[in-house]
Amino acid sequence: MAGHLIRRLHQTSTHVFATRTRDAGLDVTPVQFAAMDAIRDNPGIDQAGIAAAIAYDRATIGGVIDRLEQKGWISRTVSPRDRRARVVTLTAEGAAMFDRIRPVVWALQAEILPGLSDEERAQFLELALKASAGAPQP
Amino acid sequence: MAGHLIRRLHQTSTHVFATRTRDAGLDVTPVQFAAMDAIRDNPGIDQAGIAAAIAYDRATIGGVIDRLEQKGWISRTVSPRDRRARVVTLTAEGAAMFDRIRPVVWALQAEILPGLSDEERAQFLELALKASAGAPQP
DNA sequence: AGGATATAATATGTATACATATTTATGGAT
DNA sequence: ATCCATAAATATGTATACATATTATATCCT
Repeated sequence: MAGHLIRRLHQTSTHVFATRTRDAGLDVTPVQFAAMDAIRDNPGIDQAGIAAAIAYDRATIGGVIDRLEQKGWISRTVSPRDRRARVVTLTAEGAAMFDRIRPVVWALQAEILPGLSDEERAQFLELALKASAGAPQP
Repeated sequence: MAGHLIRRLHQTSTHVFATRTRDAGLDVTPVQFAAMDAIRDNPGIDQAGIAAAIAYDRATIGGVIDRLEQKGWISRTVSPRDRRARVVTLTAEGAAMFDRIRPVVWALQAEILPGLSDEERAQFLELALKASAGAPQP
């Protein structure tokens, strides 16, 4: 069953992420990392932009940004272009934290697909990319 | 990034499941379906057994079983072998509902991996199975 | 200008998902 | 027989995840 297998992979993925980041003394979740990555790569991005960039709904991103703000890693300001929107930027502390987190996340990638050879992993990722590219936006 | 791709696939998977089951007039989640499947296939199973069968932690399964019980699809009885354990069985209504849900879930499998040919999908599932087989239990 | 429409956040409610602690009960060791 | 480590549920708290509704603002149309 495709759905069940994918859920298992997702479970392994989040578990590896949680374990490795915790072991490194970091307190961050996969979504928080993805959001910080999007914020870093897109100066002036707002919450809706982050949601679109990492394929989340805005309601969930609101909570994620709340928690990142509580940790002091990002700051929110009203957009000068659109007073409805909140421009999100990494604080200095957030940027430094991201630089600490990134290599850890990079290193754990191979562990996410255990039991696959390098070649199989590359093949899997290619197929996964193709499949997710064909997916409709929720 | 493997984790991100897998999350996207999982997102598509749950979205397709939710859409197709709702369109069929059914009110069930992927986990609820997986739990019912495990209950049906394993007479006398308890909550811990269900959790092990579908790779969930017991705390989450407790909530899932609560909701299935509220819908009248399963019933819980204290195990005669072990008074700590709750034996879970499908009610007649639950069994009938499972028979309604199963073909819908079966039919949506192909939609979970859009953009892949039949051959690619088979290849993907083979790699996913191999990867999840090598995964540690959380 | 004023109204209809659309959009960004936020609020609310439901359902996972899991770590940790607690309660109750089991089974082995003394 | 009693102590003890273990195990099954349950309780609690945090963090997604998303549908739907609400509020504030923007934009389009006339």
